[in-house]
Amino acid sequence: MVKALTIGYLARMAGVNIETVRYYQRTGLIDEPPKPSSGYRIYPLQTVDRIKFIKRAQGLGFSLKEINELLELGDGHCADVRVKAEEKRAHIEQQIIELTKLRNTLDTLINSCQNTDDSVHCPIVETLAGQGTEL
Amino acid sequence: MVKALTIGYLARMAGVNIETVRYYQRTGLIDEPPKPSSGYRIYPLQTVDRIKFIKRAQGLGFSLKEINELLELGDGHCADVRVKAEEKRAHIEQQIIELTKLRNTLDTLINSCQNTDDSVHCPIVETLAGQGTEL
DNA sequence: CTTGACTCTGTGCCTATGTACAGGGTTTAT
DNA sequence: ATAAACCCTGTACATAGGCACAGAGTCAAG
Repeated sequence: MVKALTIGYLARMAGVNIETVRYYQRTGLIDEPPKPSSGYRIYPLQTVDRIKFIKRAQGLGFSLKEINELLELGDGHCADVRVKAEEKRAHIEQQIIELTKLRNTLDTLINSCQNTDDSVHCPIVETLAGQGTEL
Repeated sequence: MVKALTIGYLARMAGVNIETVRYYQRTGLIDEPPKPSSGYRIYPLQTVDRIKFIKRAQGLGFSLKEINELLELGDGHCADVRVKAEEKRAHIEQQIIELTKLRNTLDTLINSCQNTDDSVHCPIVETLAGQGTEL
């Protein structure tokens, strides 16, 4: 007999904790199948993919709220979907720009730290501690 | 008469909420001066700089926990501080790489969406809903 | 000396992301 | 048929990083 996809199998297939599945249900990220009058809930196989998608997007730095928006893109017409995707793209672009700035600042600090013999006065600490607004 | 640096002035000078100062005290990020038998606590001027340091480091993506470590290292060796900064840099670099991948994926989706007449079968929706691991 | 602004301690609340039970009911393997 | 393994609902706790507020004490300007 083929195993029914109960919450435990679902969680294992998706690589998450059961409680995570329940949490996603509570927050509306995934649907909770109706409960049979007696017995356990059975999940459609797509739910596995949906959870995997959520996890991948999370790994990319999206919050669950943002992921919910991404998932809701599926409800509208193609043009609307595209607009949302473009908004998301602009947001990501901005994140990249800010992180790049941050990385460059850190590079400067790290370099100044490497170019000193003085182990007592660390340039990183002094830059951060200083009055300047340069960061 | 010179104003004594009470918590309110401290907070204003450092540009943070009073409750933030109290929180930093609770978590040990800054020292809480002894309370006079009667009256208000008076803070040393250095505390202003310490809070500003914390805020700048936070802006660089350090957590308060990491900042605490940085502050404890501040008296120690430059090399240790540099290691922390390099770790943070590597992490940010990784984030940039992943976001860039995501941006490129979104670009592909947006393009495929523009090149279709079919408003019912949106390529973005189908990719997001799909079984693939390509995202 | 009164009044308003400030501080003190303590506690509760908030968002985001979950994890961890407790005390039941159900299913399945032996 | 019984025990292990699993599911159900509901609630509580955890972390980070604070904000809000109550009720009481204190300081300082007019």
